[in-house]
Amino acid sequence: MQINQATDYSFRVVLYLSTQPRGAVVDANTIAQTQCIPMRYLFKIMPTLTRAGIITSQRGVGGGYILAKDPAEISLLDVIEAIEGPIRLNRCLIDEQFCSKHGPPDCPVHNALAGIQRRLTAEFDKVRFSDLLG
Amino acid sequence: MQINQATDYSFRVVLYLSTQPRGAVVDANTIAQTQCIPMRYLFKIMPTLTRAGIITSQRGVGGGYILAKDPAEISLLDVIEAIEGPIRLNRCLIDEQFCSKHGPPDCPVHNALAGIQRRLTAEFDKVRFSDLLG
DNA sequence: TCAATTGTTTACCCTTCAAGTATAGTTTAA
DNA sequence: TTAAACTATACTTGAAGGGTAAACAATTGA
Repeated sequence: MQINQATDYSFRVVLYLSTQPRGAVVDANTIAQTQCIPMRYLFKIMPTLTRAGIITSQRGVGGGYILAKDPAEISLLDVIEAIEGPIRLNRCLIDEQFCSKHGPPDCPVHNALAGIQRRLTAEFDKVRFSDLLG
Repeated sequence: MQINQATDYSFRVVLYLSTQPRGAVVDANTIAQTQCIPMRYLFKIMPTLTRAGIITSQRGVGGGYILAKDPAEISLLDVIEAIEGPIRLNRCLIDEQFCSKHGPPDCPVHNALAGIQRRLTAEFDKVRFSDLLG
């Protein structure tokens, strides 16, 4: 019931890039230093954020990372799902074979959790990185 | 970001006991059989539910478990917290030493997560086992 | 073209924790 | 006292989280 460390680091990365001028290229070392993230660990999560379309990367001399969209178009949910995959409160909400009653409409717990999960997901999607600046 | 197996089992146990007449004593074997929970595993989680005041136990011949309160007074949150402890979306919400900005009011991510966590907790508390019957 | 810079990929290690199992012990009714 | 039934503690196994390492690919500029 907790977001993991990689996601937390990613929040910081995206928030930091959001404070930069639009289109600015920031190298990994600068990000790692300012956000207190282990350099090697950063290298593990950045490609994931890149594949998710949240940032773009540029290799070679003078390369680094660039925020791919406007901060108003990136939500906490985008980052969470990029790193951890879809939010699932219970494994019966991933695969109904895990549900003791084999899914709705028979399992009341399943139904209640599904509703809460829907609202939680919406909450995470409501928060945009532009909201977190200043 | 997921409730664990023990909590899921506990939901089933409490829901099952909620279907019984008030004050009924149900032995561990019956619970394990009907709810498809490994007997040994059940013995691990039941004392936790007992200590939390959700059920009471009776030892000896003819003993078993009894729901300690009315199903309308037991929420999903009660069970989650009994098994997993308080809901914390991020470890910076447990101990501020983990927060990159050393806690509110300076860390915007911290504040956003705290709000979402508050609402999530309220959602889990809103669902009572009496709502899940029928 | 070559070398330095910078991101990419893949693989590995270690610790922690979830999930389940095992065993011995305590209480209680009959 | 005996058998039923819960309790306490500890062990095992496998997966996942967190972090590290090294070889590789792309780009720039001298």
